[in-house]
Amino acid sequence: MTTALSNLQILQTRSVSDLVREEILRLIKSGQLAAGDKLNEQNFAQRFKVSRAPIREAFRSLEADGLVKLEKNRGVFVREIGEVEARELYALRAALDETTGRLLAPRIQAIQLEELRSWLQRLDAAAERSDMVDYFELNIDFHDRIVEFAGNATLLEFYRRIIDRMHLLRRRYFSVTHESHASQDEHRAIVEALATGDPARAAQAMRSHVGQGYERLVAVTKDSA
Amino acid sequence: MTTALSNLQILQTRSVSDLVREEILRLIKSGQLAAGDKLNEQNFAQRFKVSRAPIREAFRSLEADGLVKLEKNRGVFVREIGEVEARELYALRAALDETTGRLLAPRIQAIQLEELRSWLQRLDAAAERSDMVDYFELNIDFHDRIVEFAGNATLLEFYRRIIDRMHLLRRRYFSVTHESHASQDEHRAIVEALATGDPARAAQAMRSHVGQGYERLVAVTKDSA
DNA sequence: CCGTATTTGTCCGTATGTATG
DNA sequence: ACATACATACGGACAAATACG
Repeated sequence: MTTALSNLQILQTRSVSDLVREEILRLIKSGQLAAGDKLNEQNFAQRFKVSRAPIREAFRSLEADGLVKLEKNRGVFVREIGEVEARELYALRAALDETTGRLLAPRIQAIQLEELRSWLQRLDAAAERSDMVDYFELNIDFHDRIVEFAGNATLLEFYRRIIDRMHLLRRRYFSVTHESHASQDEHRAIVEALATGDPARAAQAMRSHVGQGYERLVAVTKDSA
Repeated sequence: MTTALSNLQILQTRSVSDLVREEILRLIKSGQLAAGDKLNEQNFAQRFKVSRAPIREAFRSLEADGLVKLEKNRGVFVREIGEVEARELYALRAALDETTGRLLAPRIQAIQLEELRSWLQRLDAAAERSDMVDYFELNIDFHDRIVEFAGNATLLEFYRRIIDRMHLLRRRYFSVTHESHASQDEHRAIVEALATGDPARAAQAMRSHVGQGYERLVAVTKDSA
């Protein structure tokens, strides 16, 4: 009953285009659609049992998000991110994370600090059992929550755009087990810095973590190249 | 001949949806479409002599850009930006401009500094003849060029998104003549800071200018309220 | 290089939901 | 509150461009 009603509500507020858009986004985030893949209109239309119009509208939306590329009369492709753009994305995320730290440190609530510490524990647990897929997702949620706490909805929106785009960088999870230790040290440093309430220190901890993350990325991609 | 060819090229690479999207974007930037205005599908279809499908696709693209809002079964409206979001946008732009200054200062070329100084002169000229519309446009170009010089295409893309959205804040130009002097002082400080090559100083000059701009905005909106 | 098959781009019609008298 | 008018959401068809044999 509640489910039926909430579904109805969803159907009332979310158009088919929106649902298609969200589903494709999910496919990209989960890696089922990888960079370079072609997205066939008829394919998706049949798959979702809808006409091509909403599919095309979803494509346009995803194009504006920078997740797919529309080539006129050729088709839609999941965007490929090269080394240059990867570096650019990290620089951008560093800027936003730095700002997040500066905004959040002076206003973070005790209950929010508690929650972040609980995320740290969950991340530790995932790292301990070497569940890198889980660690990956928890890591994203941890950072997303921090940006949420900063209390700037527009900042959060742009931050998420960047993260979404970074999914196209999908690095392989294997052989990064030991990295989670370094990553977790940085995570703890972030939470501690936030706890002090010092904007500069929190900003620095946030920026530094992004920088280290980039170093880890290039290390891995060099390995695989 | 060259024109005809390049037009043909444009028609080959740009779809009708793209052209519609760009035209609506222009209307928003020029203020002919203001925050809250409704965008009627048939209206635009007849106006551009096309069917409604490309119009709808353009709407979806603009929605992802955060310039219009789609309300299911109700229509498309130019987004309205309240005080809260205005503050958020400025905070975000400050973060990006700060990063721009930091990136650009160590790598700016002599010829680029020359160009920026020529922009300063043009801005002075517009201010002198109290042509605030011109000053407004030149100001946007000046800043856009700086971000371009920073050499991070993704940063530029996101910066432009923010600027586009800020057009919805369209403040009135009158009674801001005296402000252009303060604004120009800050512009000169930015160029000088960039010329020193000191990242921290350039970052500070850029951030400060955005902050001052925000102060000027709230001063005006308070006046008109 | 050409013809065919597939895919995209656009247009139009219809059903559904919304606003208004 | 009801009925009418209108706008939107979606489906389906046709034309044009591209890809492939």
